[in-house]
Amino acid sequence: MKLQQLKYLLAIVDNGLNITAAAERLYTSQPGVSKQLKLLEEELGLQLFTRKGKSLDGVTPAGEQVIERARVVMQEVENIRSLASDFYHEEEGSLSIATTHTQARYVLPDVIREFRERFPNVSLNLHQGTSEQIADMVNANAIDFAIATGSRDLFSNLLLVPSYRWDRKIIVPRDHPLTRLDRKLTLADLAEYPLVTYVFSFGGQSSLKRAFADEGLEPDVVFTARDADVIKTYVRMGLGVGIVASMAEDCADQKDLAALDAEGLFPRSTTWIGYRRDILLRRYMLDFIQLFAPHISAEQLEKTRQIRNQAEMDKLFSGAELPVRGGCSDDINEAA
Amino acid sequence: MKLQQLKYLLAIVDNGLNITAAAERLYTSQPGVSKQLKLLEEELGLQLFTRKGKSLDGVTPAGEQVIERARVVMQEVENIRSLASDFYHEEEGSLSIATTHTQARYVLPDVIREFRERFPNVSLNLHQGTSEQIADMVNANAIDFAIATGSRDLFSNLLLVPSYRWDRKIIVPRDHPLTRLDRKLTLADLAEYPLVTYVFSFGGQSSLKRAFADEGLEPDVVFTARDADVIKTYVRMGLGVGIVASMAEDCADQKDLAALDAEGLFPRSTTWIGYRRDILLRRYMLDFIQLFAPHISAEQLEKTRQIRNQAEMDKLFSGAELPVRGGCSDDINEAA
DNA sequence: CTTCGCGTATAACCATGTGTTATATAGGCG
DNA sequence: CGCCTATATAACACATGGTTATACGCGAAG
Repeated sequence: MKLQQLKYLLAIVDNGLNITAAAERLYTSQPGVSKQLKLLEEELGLQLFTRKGKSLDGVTPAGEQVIERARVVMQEVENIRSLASDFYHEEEGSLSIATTHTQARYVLPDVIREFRERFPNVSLNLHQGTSEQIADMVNANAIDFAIATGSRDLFSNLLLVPSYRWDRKIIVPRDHPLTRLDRKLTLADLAEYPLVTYVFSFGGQSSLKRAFADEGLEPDVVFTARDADVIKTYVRMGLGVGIVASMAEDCADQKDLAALDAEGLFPRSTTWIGYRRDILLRRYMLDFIQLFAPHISAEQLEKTRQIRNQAEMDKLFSGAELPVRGGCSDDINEAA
Repeated sequence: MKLQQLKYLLAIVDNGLNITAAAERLYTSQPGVSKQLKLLEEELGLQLFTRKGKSLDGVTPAGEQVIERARVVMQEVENIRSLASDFYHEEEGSLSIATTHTQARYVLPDVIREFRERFPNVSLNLHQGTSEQIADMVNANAIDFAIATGSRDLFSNLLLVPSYRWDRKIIVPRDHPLTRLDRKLTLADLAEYPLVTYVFSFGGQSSLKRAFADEGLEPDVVFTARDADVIKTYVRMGLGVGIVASMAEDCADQKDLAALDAEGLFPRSTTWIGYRRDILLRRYMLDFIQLFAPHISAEQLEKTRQIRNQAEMDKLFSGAELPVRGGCSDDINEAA
């Protein structure tokens, strides 16, 4: 058995059981791949694939098992290479991150600016997508880090590091009646106006809708968008009252919009950063995590490296109170 | 990177950093091993070992990490081979078991007889030793199954399948005064006589001594042995009253010895069968477990295969009441 | 049924790599 | 300083993996 053979095997599987396609992807010839697959099957003494004529048609039960373990092998080999680079070229490598709009637009810019300063030779890849798309990228092992909010079950195969918590903010035009309210805002107040908010996707189905329902209110959601920028645009147009993540409050908005505190009206959300449990965290990856979640102590960070399941992770951070991230006024930059 | 190189690396480590010895163990030449190690170090771009002149002197921190992961790789490769055999030669292979005297002498014979009948082509290796020796063999990856009682902490890196529970039996000469007792035996009764029992090793320090102490009694232990046969010998000689595991009661003993029930006098012990969490359980291994612990259902057995940590294991068997194994009268064979 | 196209297996050949033997070399030790 | 042990180096033999060219099997289309 050779690592090459396992690599070829996985390439075949990942290319729809098409040996020719796998060979192309591997920058080698089709007969070479065919030959190695044959040798592997001969050595193991079993068929890994079912055939239809000469073409591969499916994976045998035995094949499933072998493939599963071959992935572990290749991952560990990758980890060996990775840690070797980490010892020799501590500041070089690549980091792929998949995240949602809110993170990419409002939270990550500062983190990434600092990260790039500290690690100019780490090539960064940032992918924006929905929770589902992020989950897909994770499962395809195409990214190193996923950053998202809620929906833990969608990412059950990741180790999640809780990073910060946040509330909602209510965005209205500066002259809106709600800005003249002389008491704390209530859900009932909001229910009086047409609302503009996120597509109900993350955090289970609409924790927002649930919050209204719990008080016997029926919100009038006139528009839903994927991101806060779109929401603000429609709020500016007077279409309704915007409900966005507190991080999305931008100081530059203050000239025509007002952001009202909605703390307590809706359940607090937790944003986490996650990674596959079988990858090796390189030095700069740990540093990225700490930049993203600065409340994590050096010891916690070091321990994180050894953790292999979510229960341990939760235990590690169970004591710590997560920071609550706001928007413009209590911006993390100003606090620092 | 080649599997061969990782194999050589581990062989070097496992042969005290002696390349020549590693080469001999691998049935190959010393220059070949040297060369591959060099190639591996060059590819990874780091020193895996510290050198004193030309000889290897120690492992670098980077080396430690690489070695650790190389072991995972080789184990998974072994598992692939193993499952391939399992599909093709379901009834062939080898099974190494390490266990204590009591198991080897009184419990395993029946199990092994049946196992050999069912799998005549599986070569069996049985090693007897103390808990510590068994733990060593486990850690050296020299055995497949460990069977022992208590001392879970000594085997924390194994997955333990609880198998059965047992009480103690009191062994006395047939004409001993205790045989004429017309009530249930008490610890106070035992404390009246000199005692012969096991070396206090397993199950924490002397659950036996503790049981007496809890009732304010001081037992007079005149002799301790490693196994029940020795104990019986001294009981026959009239040296004292024997306390042994209930499994050690042998019907053949009845002509000159009497076995008195000690249920309730001492805490019940649990015997388990354990294996490293990273090995692949072959079909015949599962069957062995079931022969040893027949109360395990087929579904439980199948689930066992997927389990990777002790918490899951304990959960799987939390509902089931373990059988209590006796000696001669309620022998498992007669019950069956 | 025939033909075409796609994909895989086989064959012959070549380049690279791995292991072998022989030998040089470095350190430890008395 | 010389012997012993262990590793590195060199030169060579041969096994292995990859390449190109080509044959073959199946399904789709006519």
